[in-house]
Formats: sequence, C-alpha cells, structure tokens
Amino acid sequence: MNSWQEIHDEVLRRIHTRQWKPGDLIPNETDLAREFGCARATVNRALRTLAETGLLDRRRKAGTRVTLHPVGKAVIEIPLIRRDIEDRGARYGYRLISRQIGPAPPSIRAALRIETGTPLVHLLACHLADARPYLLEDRWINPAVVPGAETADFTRISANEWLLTHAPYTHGDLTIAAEPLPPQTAAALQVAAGEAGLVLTRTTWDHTAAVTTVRLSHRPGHLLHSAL
Amino acid sequence: MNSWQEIHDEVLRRIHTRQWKPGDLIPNETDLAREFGCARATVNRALRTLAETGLLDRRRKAGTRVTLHPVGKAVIEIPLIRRDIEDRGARYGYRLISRQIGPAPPSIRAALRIETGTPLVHLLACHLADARPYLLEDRWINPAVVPGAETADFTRISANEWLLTHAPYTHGDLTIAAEPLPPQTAAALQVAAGEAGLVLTRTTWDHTAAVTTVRLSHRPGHLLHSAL
DNA sequence: TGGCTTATTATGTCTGCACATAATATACTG
DNA sequence: CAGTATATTATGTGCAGACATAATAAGCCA
Repeated sequence: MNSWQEIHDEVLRRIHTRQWKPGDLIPNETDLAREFGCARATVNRALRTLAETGLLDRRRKAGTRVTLHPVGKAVIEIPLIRRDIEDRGARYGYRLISRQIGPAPPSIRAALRIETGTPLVHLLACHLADARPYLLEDRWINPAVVPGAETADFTRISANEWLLTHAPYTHGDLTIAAEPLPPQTAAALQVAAGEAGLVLTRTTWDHTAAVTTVRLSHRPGHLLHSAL
Repeated sequence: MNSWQEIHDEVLRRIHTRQWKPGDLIPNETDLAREFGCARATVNRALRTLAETGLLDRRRKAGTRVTLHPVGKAVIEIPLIRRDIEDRGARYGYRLISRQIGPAPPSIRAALRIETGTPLVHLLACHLADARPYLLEDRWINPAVVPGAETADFTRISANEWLLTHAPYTHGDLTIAAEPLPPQTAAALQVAAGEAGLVLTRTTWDHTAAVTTVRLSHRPGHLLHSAL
C-alpha cells in the first residue's frame, strides 16, 4: 500500500463502509502514513484528491473529517456541437439561417454589459443530426474583442466551431432552463410552438470583455446527461 | 516564482494571451522548472492541475500541449434542497403528499434494475420556498439496501435530507430534461398543466445495488446555474 | 472573568532525488 | 525492407526532510 491511488481507494472504502462516518474526524496524515507504510506526501495526495471531490473536509490544525452533507457535483461536458452529434452516431449538418450586424436589444446588452450602440454580430443557425434539426443556435458576438468576426464566413463553419479557435475566453457562465419554445424557434426546429425545450444560455468573457453570448435551444425530448 | 499557484497562473496567462496557442507543444517540465527557478515537482503540480481542467493535454514522452478543442465543463452543484432554498433567502418548508410501499412500475424497476415484485418505498413530497411550492420530489427507495426506509418518519424530515445521512452511495447519474408538467405535478406546484418544467432525474447506487431514484420537478421559470 | 499573547498542531507546499511507466525514435536483424 | 528489440525521453509518482500557514489551545495578565 504505497501508491496514492491505493490509499485513495482504501479511504474511500472506509467512508463507504461507514467505518468512518459523516462528520467523523479521521487520523492525521502522519498517523495514516505510518499505518499505510508510506510517506506523508503520498497520504496528502490521496486525501487532497478526496477533498477536491467534496468527500472530505480538511482544515489546518482542525484535521480532516468526512463531509457531513456532501454536495453532489454533476459535471456536464459541453463539447463542440458537431462532436456531440457525431458521438450520437448521427451525420452532422449545419445551416446558417441569418446573419446581421447592428445594435443589440437591451437584454443582450445587459448580459454582455455593453454600451448602447456597440454593433454586434448576430447569428441564427441550425445544427442538424442526420439532416433533421437538432438544435438552434442564437448567438451574439462582440467583434470588438473578436477580430474577424464580421468577415468570417459563417455559412461554411458554425460560429460554435469558429469561436473555439478564434476567441479564447477566461471564464463564463451557463444557465439551463426549460422554456416553451417561441414560434420562430419551434419553426426552425420543426416542432410545434410552445413545446417544452431545454435552453442553454452561455456567456463567455475574456477578462472583463464580453466575447459572446449564445442561446442553444434543443428539440423537445432532449436529455442532458451526467455521472455523479 | 516558486509556488505552484504562481506557475499555474503564469501558464494560464500564456495560454490566454495565445503566447502558447491551442495545439502547441510547450516546454517540458525540466526546462520550465529551470526557467521559473523551482523544482520540477512544482511545475508538475501546476501543469497537472491545468490538465485536470482540460486546458492541457499531457502524454508521457509526447510532452504537454495546449488542448486543441477544450471541452467546456460545467459543474452543477446539487445541494440539499433545504440549503438551495435557504441560500436563495427564502424560508424552507416541506410537506409530504403521499407515502406508499409496494411494487414499482416497470419504468422504475428498469431504472433501478430490480426484480419484479421487490417492494419499494414511494414518496411524493413538495418542498416550499416561503410557503410557495418550489419543487416536487417523486422518489422511490429500495429498502433492501436502505435499512429503516420503511419506518422513517418522512412527514417531519424530507427523504432528500434523510437519505444523505442514512444511505451513502458510491456513484450515480443525473439526467436533465425539459418536460411539459403532467396534471398531477402541475397541481402540486400550483401551476397550469402542460407548462415547461425543468425535471432532474437522479439515480444512485451503492456498488451494484440501487439505492434510490428521484424525479425533481421544478416550477416553470426555474434556472440552473453554473460557472465555466 | 475577559482579552491578549504565545505555543502547539495538522495541513499545505517546496525541494532534490530516485525510479516507474508509457510512448516514441533508433538500431538491428533476418 | 519489414518486423522486432532496444535506447531515449517526458511525464508520473514516491520519499524524506524542511519550512509555511492557519486554526486552535494554553497561558498569562489585568
């Protein structure tokens, strides 16, 4: 027992078998290192990893205890839409519906914290799986921080893909909602208006400058999946 | 520059400023350690952390390169419902609607991979924020792996809370969907039937034994939020 | 007793070294 | 020239020791 993985698993086992119960203080690193016959650094690595997943609470001097109310963390992976579709075994298709440059409505300006009158690139595009509408991409790009956004040919490559290589971001946020699909969206997805659709809204930033905000409307019935 | 955090930030800066572009091979750990004037282990920690977030691709012998198509990872935290509501500044309330013990319908049996005839505990409960319905919890518990589930008093404590301390799990999965709320659900949430609701379905396991599966139906308009 | 200072303790991290492991490049051999 | 054995190289990990840091406990003084 001298690899951090083995120690990680053993500690996990003790938590799962309730040998160490939620709230319990577990032995300190030095003692565990002695018990497992390894260096303290190795124990540290194992416990740190478990703490990162939220199963352990560690505080200097106070020691390490099993988390009382572990907060489940679901990691949702957001791949390229093309990959998403291809991974489902379907043929990817893409169609640009409209492209405009001009001022944005107040809601978008607020989301991007942008001055009135700043022109944005507005794209509406449909991603297809096996030639059937899969999701609608409604995107606003801030060309002030994304050089080339006005001139890029979004009829060939989707903004989703183009931005990945042309507009790096430092951080962003994601909102997931269930909404009745408005008529225009429903029409593009070839479903009845008002049906319940899963809508993801993502806004990304490069330091303090807003890069882009996008609304991805899925067809009714679409599922988002994640392991715990 | 001798803490792994500083090195982490500096490498991140070089990626963000595109000094190191997606696909680029970056210097090896030994060279970076020399450049930053620190031990290789320190560089390793910084690069490993960046690799975990998906920004770097590392392979033995091949070296470290900036990820070409970083897969965005949104971490959605799933707190106790009580905490969720209280964190929004509302007063938490809870009301058990029904409790039954008996065989489960095929869909639930399939999700839990359980034999026909195995009796399950079925709970229907409403969580309230400021005395207003917030979400409906439709839960099935496998008492075979959760001792005490048949006798616990779910009129006082929610299953959501009780299970956290009485039924540890090793893994699970989560599905997020937008669905038109069926009449019974809508009624419990005091909204019109058919409105679009965000429905989270979570199933948890203790090794190979199904612990519980739950369907959490949110009121229309509810948002799930996450940082990128 | 209350409030301040000082010790103690557990985790956090860095260093320098060693060896393990995986993947690739090179040399060799039939 | 194909196929295999071997060397090389970058990351992965382990160890012992040291010091840093945060949080608590103990001691002290008014």
